[in-house]
Amino acid sequence: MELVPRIQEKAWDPSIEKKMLEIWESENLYTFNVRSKKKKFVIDTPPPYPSGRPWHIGAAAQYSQIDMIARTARMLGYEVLFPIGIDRNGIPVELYVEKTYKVSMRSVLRKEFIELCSKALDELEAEMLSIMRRMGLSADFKNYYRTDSPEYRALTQKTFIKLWNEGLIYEATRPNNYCWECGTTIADAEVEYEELPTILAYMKFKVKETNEDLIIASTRPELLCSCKAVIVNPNDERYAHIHGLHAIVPIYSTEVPIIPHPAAKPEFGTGVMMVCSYGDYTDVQLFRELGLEEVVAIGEDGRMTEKAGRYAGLKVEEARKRIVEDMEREGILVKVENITHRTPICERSKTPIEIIPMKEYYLKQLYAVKELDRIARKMKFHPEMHRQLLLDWINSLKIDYPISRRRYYATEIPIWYCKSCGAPHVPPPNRYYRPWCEPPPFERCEKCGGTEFVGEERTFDTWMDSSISPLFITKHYSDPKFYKTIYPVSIRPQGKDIVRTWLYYTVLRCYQLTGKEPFKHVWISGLGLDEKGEKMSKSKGNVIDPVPILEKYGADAFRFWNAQEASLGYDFRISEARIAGATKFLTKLWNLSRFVSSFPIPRKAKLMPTDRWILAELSALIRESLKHYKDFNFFYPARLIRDFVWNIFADHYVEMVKTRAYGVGFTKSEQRAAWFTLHTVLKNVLLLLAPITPFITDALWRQLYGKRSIHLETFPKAVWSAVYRKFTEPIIEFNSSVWAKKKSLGLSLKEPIECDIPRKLKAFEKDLRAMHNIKK
RNA sequence: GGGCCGGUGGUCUAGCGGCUAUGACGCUGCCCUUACGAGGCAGAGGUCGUGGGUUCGAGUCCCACCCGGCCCA
Repeated sequence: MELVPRIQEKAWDPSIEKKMLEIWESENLYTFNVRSKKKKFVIDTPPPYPSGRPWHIGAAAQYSQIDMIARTARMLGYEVLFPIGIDRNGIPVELYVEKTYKVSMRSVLRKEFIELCSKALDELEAEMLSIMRRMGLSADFKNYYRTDSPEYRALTQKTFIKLWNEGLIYEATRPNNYCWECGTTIADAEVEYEELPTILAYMKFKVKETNEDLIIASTRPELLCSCKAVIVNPNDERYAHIHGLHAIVPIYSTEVPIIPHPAAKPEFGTGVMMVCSYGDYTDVQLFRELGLEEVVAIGEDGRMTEKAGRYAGLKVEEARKRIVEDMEREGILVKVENITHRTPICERSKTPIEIIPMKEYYLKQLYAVKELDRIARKMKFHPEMHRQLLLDWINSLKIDYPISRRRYYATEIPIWYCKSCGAPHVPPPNRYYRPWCEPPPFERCEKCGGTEFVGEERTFDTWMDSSISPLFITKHYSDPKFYKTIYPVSIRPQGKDIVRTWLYYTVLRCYQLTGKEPFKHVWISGLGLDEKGEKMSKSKGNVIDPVPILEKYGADAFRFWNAQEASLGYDFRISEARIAGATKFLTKLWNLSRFVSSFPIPRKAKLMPTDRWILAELSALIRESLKHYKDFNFFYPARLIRDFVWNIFADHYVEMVKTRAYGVGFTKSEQRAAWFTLHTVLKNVLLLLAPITPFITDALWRQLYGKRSIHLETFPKAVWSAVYRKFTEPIIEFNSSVWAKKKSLGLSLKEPIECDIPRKLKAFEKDLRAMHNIKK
C-alpha cells in the first residue's frame, strides 16, 4: 500500500477561511429553530455601537469569544439563538456628524440632522458587520436588528408607557449633571473624572459674633452668591470656638451658619469649607442633609443668573475671573493658588459638567434595591468575582434614574401636553411615536377639554433602549409563545466596563417589566489593553486596527491567540507579535493532520500499550476541557489542547508510532492499531478545538472525517481508561534522556544506540526500540 | 478616599501549602531526521513587588506597605 497524505498543502492558509465562510453561508448552518426538540440557548449579544473606524480590536476579540459561547452551546447539544444587533441611538453619532459635516445639531432642521446621523450609521455599521462575519461569528446576520428601528423604538416607548401607567415615572426638579457642550442632562453613569488645572482662591469671610476674619479656600468663588453654610471639621481644634456662630459672606453680605461637619477636610485649604448650590456632589449631599435652601446661581444657558448680582449674565469662567479681580481690589482676597482638581467631566464631550437644578423625568429605582440585590445574587456569574461589580453599584444608588435627554438621535419620549392646561398625555402603546413632528393621537384634553397639544421634544437616555434587549430578542410583546419558551435568556455576555450601565439597567428594567431576572448566566470579560497594559484610545494613538490583522493572520489565529491569552474576566494585552505567534500552532495542527491523513481509518483495532496510553491522556484532556467549556471559559481549553497536541501527542506519541504506522517491522494488526489511534486522537482534538478555531477544524474535518460540517457535531466523550496516564511522566523522561544521550554522543536521532529500557516501560518496548533505533 | 484585579527569567504567562518553580515569545548552539525550517533537539536566563507573620514547610495562607491597571466617590 502506498501511503500518501491526503492533505497536500504544507501550511494552513488563512485565505481558505473566506471559502469556508461561503460554504457555511450556503449551508445555513447556524439558523435557530424554535420548534427544535433540543433545549434552547439564547445569547443576549451586545449590540455594538458603530462609533467610527477602526473598530476596537479588544471589542472584536470579545465578539469572537462570544461566538465561542455560541459554538460551545451547540456542541453541548443546545439549539442556539445568537442574534446580532447594532446599537444606533445616542450622542456619539451626533458628535460624529457635527464634526464630519461641520454642522451644529441645533442650527439645522431636526429632520435633516437625523437623516445625516442615520446615513453615517449605515456606513459605519456595514464595516462592523463585515468584520464580525470575517471573524467567523455564527450569528443570525440575516435578521440583524437595529436599536433605532421603528420596531425597536416602539418597544422602548411601549415599556415607558407601561411604567408610566404604573406610576413609576415622575418629573422632578433636582440637582442634575448638565453638560453645556451636549446641551443635556446626563446620568451619573456618564460622568468621568479628570485632573484639571484650576485656581484655589483664599477669601476673607467675617465671623459675625466675634468680628474675626475667617479665611476660606474655594475653587468656585463665583458661587459665593449661593453659599448657604460654612462647615469645619468637628475635630479641628482651630475652629472649635466658632461652632454654631455665623459667617458673613463677602460681596453679598449674607449671613450663614457655621456648622461642624466631617465633610470638611482639615488639611484642604484652611480647613474651612463653604457650601454652595452647587459646586460638587458634596454640596448636593450637604444641602440635602442640612436642609438648606438652594439658590440657582447658574442658568441652563451656562450663564450666571440674577442671583449673582453684578455678575449676572456672565459665563461661569468669566464670572470667576471677575469676582477674583473684584475681591483683590476690595481686599477680600488673601491669595490665589494654582492647583489641579479632580473635575467631573462629560464622558462624551469631555467638558466639565455643572450641577444645576432642572426639570427632568425620572424612573423610580430606589424602591427596588432589595429585589435587585436578590436578582443579582440569583444569576450565575462567570467569573464569580465580577458579581461584586453589580452588587456594589446596586447598593450605592442614591437617586432615581433620570431618563430624559435634550438630544435628537434617540427614541422620543411619547408625551403630548395640553396647550391650555399643560396636562401630559401618553398615547396607547401600539406604535412608534414622534411627538415633535407628529399630530397628537388625541382629540381633546382629559383634564380641561382643550383641543390643542404640544409634542414633547426630549428623548430618552439610550440605556432606556439598550436595557430591554432581552425583551426585544425574545419577542416579549410580539410573540408571547416564543417569549415564554426562551425567557429568561440563557446568557448575557459583556465587558466589565459596562456592568453599572448596561447590565444594571437591564436587570432593573426587566425586573420592572417582567418581575424576573433577565438572565440565567452573566458572562463578564476583561478589557483589551495595549502592549504596555494601558487602555487603547485614539488620543493616545495606541489603537490597533483589527482588519489588517485578520487579513494577515486569519480569524482562527486571532481567535486562538485570544482564547489562550485572555483569561475569563481578566484584562488582556494585545500585541501583533503574539497574534502572529498563534499561527504556529495552526501550522503544527495542519501538518500533524497532514501526517495522519496518510493512513486509512480503520473501524476498530487491537490496541497496543502505547495506544492505550495516548487515549488515556486524550480522555483526561476531554474531561478537563469540557469542565471549562461548561463555564464558558476558553482560556484553559486552548492551553490544555495546545499543550496536549504539541508536547505530548506530536512530540512523543507520533514519534513512538511512526515506524509502526509505516509498517516497518510490525504486524498488520499492530500497524492498524497505530492508524486507528492516530485518527481517533486527531478527530477528538478537532472536535475539542472547533468552538475556538472553527475554520481550520472544519476544513480538516471535511477532508478527513465527513462531508458534513464539524459544527453539526457534539463534543466527544472521555471513554478511555485513565490507568495508563501513570506512564506519561516516565515516557517523556525516557525519551528525553535518549535524545540527550544521542546528542552527547554526537549521534543523529535516527542512528542506532544501545541503552536499557526501564522496567516500568517494558510494555512499550517494541515502540520505543523502533522510535530510537535501540539495538538489542 | 473606596472597590476590584494584577505585580513570577528580556517580554508574557501557569501555579490555589510539599520534591532542584510551568509553558510561550525572544535569545544562543546543534540538526536540511521522509507531517511540519511558520520545523526538531538542546541550552542560557528568575533574590516569585517589599517587609513582617502563620506553618515542620509559602509565589501559594494572613497582615501592612509600595507600584501598575480599571471602575467608582
